[in-house]
Amino acid sequence: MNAATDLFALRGFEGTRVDRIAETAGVNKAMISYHFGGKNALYNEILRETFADAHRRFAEIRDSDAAADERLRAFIQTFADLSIRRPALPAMVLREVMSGGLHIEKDLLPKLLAIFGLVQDIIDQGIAEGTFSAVNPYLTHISLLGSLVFFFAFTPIRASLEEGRLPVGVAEVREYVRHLQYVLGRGLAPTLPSPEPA
Amino acid sequence: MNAATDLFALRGFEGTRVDRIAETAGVNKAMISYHFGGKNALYNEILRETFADAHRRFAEIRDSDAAADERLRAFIQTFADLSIRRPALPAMVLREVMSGGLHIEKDLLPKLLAIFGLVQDIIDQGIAEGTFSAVNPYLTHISLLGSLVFFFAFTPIRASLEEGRLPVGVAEVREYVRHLQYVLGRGLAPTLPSPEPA
DNA sequence: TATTATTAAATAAATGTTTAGTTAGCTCAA
DNA sequence: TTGAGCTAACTAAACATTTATTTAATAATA
Repeated sequence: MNAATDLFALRGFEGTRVDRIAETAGVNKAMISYHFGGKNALYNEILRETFADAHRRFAEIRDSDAAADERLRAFIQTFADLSIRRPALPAMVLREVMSGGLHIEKDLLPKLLAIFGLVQDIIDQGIAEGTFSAVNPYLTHISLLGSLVFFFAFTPIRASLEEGRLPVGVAEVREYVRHLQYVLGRGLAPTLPSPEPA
Repeated sequence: MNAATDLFALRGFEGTRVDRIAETAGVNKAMISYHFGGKNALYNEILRETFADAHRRFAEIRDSDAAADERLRAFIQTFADLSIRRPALPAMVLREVMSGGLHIEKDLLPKLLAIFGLVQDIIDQGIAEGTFSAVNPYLTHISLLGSLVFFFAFTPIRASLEEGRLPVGVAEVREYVRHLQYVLGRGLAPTLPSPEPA
């Protein structure tokens, strides 16, 4: 599963050959059909395991009673934590989103969308509380997710292009989390005169 | 080329069958080898044409002598304009970036990176001018590009999942451009006390 | 007529899965 | 303790598809 995750993230579902997964993992390729039930089942098994982990962590944020800005900061931090633990995840999710959930089994799609909906809920809450200016929740959510996903999908590539592959670079992630929290915190802060130009 | 662009964007290079491209375009599949020289050549021909267009538009921003915040706004607007003209482009570029330029011909990669470097240059300029607070240029560039690319890669999918596929929705793009310019403009604005928490 | 465009069929290479056979480890009766 | 019987894990080869490209023949065009 580790080998497959890296390859799926880097080259996509169709771009990843079962032979290569087996070779990378150091097993016979028939074992993939034997143990998982095939390439597709392996792919979904990876997503399933990952989503379960993510769902648990994000549920804590959803259920907390913190203020919106605090929850937004927690969301960014949690997303980063999850991505450090599974560096290939953002790329896999991103590819899946881009293809409209082409390879994903039906029961997994709602879980993905639930995670995606969390940001919008937080923004809604923030606007209601007066913590955030009256930005568009959907657009804000797209911006933040895009930034996060792109960072984690791109950084491993950059690292591998430059030198020996270090996973993601914990220090760099920490800096990025702080950066996002900083820029977004200021960008969303409410203003007295007029929220967002009509 | 139009048919191929849409399919490549949605399903990736390996996930797109030549038969399907031909079928979508309403031509015999042998024509793709005959006219372009094969699937790979077609893929790169699309990128080449697109990059030429993008390169021209971004060069104008690079060569202008406007202030950094104005150039940043222009970058966002130009990226959006290009994406409206070729809605499938962001997804294609994103996939290419994620795979580390797997299918892209060598001479095209520098052009892509040049476009990507523009944002960093603008941030550098803004910090030097005092227009922006002392954020990390690379991280800012990743954030902005991620937001933009994700929006344009995701919105067509969302539209097609919801109802009859409208290309991207010009009004929604306009709103998103304004949103990004607003949030980023405030997020990057300089502060007197301390720029970014050390 | 000569060049270009198009097509259907053929081709060769690849790819995911299945199959038949082997190995290793375990259980339990003798 | 031993060894036959059983099961799960594993392997190499075979298999049936799929896929991009080429070919040979035909049509269109200039």
